[in-house]
Amino acid sequence: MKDAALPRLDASNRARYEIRARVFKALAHPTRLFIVDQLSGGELCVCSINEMIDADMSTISKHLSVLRNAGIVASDKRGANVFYRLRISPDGSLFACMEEAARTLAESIRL
Amino acid sequence: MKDAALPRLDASNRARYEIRARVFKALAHPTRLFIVDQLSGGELCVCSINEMIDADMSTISKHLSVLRNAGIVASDKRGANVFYRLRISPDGSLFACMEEAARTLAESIRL
DNA sequence: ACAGGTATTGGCTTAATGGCCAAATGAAAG
DNA sequence: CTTTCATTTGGCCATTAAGCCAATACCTGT
Repeated sequence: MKDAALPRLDASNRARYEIRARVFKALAHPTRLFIVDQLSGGELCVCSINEMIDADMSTISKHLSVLRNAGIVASDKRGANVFYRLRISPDGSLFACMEEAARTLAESIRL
Repeated sequence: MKDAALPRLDASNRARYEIRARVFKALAHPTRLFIVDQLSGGELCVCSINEMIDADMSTISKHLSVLRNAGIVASDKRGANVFYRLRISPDGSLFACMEEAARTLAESIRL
């Protein structure tokens, strides 16, 4: 055998990485991380989220739609209001780990 | 007490979320996720990484610099080559969890 | 000092993102 | 059924990101 057949980023695995990247991308914004953080305490109505953040409601709505498209939150309309909740268990290891990861990395930057 | 003093995304905690967001942003690209994945097997020279990915070396160099600025990888030059490695333990819970998180979320999208 | 290969940086173009405003949708109350 | 309140969508502009090419920097051996 001549060479060790290096792993390659080609068509066969590119799709896999693109899907993962989409999740990270959805979380790659301070406002969206804040929203996710608040939702970890339980579902919230858009109007409540709106009160927490100093931005146009349309902006917030778009952030929520990014999170929804990434599969991170789900929404359901009850009466005139729309409520959002995490689709992943905030107490489970999943999200805690991502937060932990982000926090640890953030600390390590300050060298 | 009139209102429950909703948590707010203001100057006092915005910086915290911005730093976290930077980490997620650095991972929010398929090529960079691939690189991180390869580095989890041990350090690699830029030239090796370059062989794995069909893109200009300057492009890869910029991806590496994004990862470095986010504190995810570190580089050191030995001889004519530059070697990159993860600054976080790939076997530890940290990165495994982030990968696990991304994978689980990715699966949950396919409903 | 020069020639070789290796890696980073600057410049440029194109595409994607974030934000606000204004218009549209949808439920519910009058 | 019209008004109103809550949310989403479309349009537009400014900012940032990705990619390639060319140019520069950095080693190493001659």
